[in-house]
Amino acid sequence: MSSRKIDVDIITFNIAINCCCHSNRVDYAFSLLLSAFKRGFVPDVFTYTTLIRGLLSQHKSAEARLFFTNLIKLNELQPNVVAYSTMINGLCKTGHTEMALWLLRFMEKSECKPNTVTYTTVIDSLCQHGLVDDALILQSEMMEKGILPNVWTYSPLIQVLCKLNRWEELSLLLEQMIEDLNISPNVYTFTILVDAYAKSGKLDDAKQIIKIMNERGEYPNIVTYNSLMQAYCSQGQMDEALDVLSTIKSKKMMPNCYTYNILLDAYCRELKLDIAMVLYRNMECEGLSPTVVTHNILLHGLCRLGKTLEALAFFYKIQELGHKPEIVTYQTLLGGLCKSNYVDKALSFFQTMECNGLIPESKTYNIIICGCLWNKKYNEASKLVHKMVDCGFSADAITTSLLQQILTKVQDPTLLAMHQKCLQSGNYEQ
DNA sequence: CTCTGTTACG
Repeated sequence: MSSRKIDVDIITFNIAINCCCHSNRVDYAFSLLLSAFKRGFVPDVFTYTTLIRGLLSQHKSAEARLFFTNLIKLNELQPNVVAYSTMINGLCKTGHTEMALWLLRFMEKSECKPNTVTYTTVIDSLCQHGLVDDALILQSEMMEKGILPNVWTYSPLIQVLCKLNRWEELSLLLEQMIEDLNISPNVYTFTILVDAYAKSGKLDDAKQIIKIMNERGEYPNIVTYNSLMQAYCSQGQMDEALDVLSTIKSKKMMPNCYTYNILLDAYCRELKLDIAMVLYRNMECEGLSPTVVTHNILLHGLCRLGKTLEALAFFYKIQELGHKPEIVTYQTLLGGLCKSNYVDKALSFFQTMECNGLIPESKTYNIIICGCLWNKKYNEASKLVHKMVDCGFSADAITTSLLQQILTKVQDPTLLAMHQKCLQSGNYEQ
């Protein structure tokens, strides 16, 4: 555009910067910011908000925070509600809900009041972190301030109430949304309900929601159908699950990796690995590449059948095909190896995690320690606990009953101290 | 021109 002497302005730059950020090239975005400066344009609140979002989507949250605060200090940025909401969302997504809440409270006292989006963002984060009651309080607070919740605000609240089986409160909330505020549930809201019912074994309720969706023209999408499929699968109704797959195809929708992973996992749980493998090969024909989750499901399937060594061979085969294992992959195989009494293999396999750039989690240690104890390898178990401590894990990172078992055979002051600390913190049945 | 939500594995 510049070489053709077409006039550009800061908005042109903002659009291009936004483009770079959405293509995960914040570096290019910042180059464009420099060119804008060089050409005498003054970046505005849109420019900076976009760049902050770009940094956040690239997991550069510390940089985003610094950028945001410095711009304000230097008087380059007078944030509006969108700029604040963007920053608040970034804080939430990086686990800094406290800071997000602080910024929300700061806004409430300032000239720039939070809006529905701002509150929804924080409510969602509180729900995700299990702070449902705080989220519900925040939702009533916003209403008292005259900020009306919308269909987005209700989604996380509905989801978390379902997850906690707080069905009474769910129906009250749905009533408030639909009857009092006249907000119609949309595909997202309905899908959350289908999924919740699927996971709670309420197949009939899940089916009922699909019926309502079709009646109201909020047609189920691939995510909704995947959840419905999950509902059938968890009831062992595999023929009906396959009917859902046919429905998806008849509606000219494309099954995705989730669709196949749900089916594969269900067949693996029924120990029908042959069917799972047929579906696995079928994925490629549909233009779908299996993900690490697909492979984890199959590996777990092999382990369930006691075909642990085949699982190990499959692990190496998929690695040769260029698929990187994840922590779950290791945990699946470690669990399998331990259960098949290949604890020595498990121990050496455990050592290879770091070569793959994976840092064991507390759960990883608990699996292998459990395996050691199962095979009466108390000294190995004790060594692993020490390794955990060296890696900075605290006493509550290990299951108390495992510690107790080790202590019956190994005298170790460090372990004893940990055990007592666990008992005090009251997480015995963790 | 900038902000919020749904599904799979240990």
